[in-house]
Amino acid sequence: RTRKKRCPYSKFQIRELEREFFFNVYINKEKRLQLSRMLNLTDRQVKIWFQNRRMKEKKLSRDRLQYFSGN
Amino acid sequence: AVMILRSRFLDARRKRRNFNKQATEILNEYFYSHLSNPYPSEEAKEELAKKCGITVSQVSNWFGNKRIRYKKNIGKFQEEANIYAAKTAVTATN
DNA sequence: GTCATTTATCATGC
DNA sequence: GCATGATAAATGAC
Repeated sequence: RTRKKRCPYSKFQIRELEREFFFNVYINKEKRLQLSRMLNLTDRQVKIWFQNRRMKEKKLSRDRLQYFSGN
Repeated sequence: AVMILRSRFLDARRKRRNFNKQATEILNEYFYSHLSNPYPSEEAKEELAKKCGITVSQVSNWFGNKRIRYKKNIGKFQEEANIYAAKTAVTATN
């Protein structure tokens, strides 16, 4: 299969995704479908976004730890 | 207020600073001496990070960028590849 | 699900 | 003006 071209999400899409991420890091199926329709994204894209967002949060935690303690 | 500080912290990480010449030298040496499989293990990344004075994430970023940009335009890196190939050849004979 | 990647894009250095 | 490092979508291994 051909790889889908990466398309950056809009500010509005990011805001709504971040808002939901704040309430629950793991989104359930119902909210995912609802959110994907509202943002004009596929449910797969929303699922992937939450996965990447969790990885980002983990990396931020590592960076903060390193920043304040120094490895 | 907290969010503003948080966002500033996030943006600060994106402010780019070039690595020093010595670090780039070490990274390129490893890359061109493992050109058939330029994927350092986690242990190798930690060792490179320590030698270069950077984080393992930065090592991963460097190899990620290097692999794709080398693949996209091998010709542009040919001269650089020859330099490090000769360098590793010398160290191998010594 | 995590996580190391690929790839395009972003932001900066010079 | 591109080179370079970091981040954001997207894939695949496990």
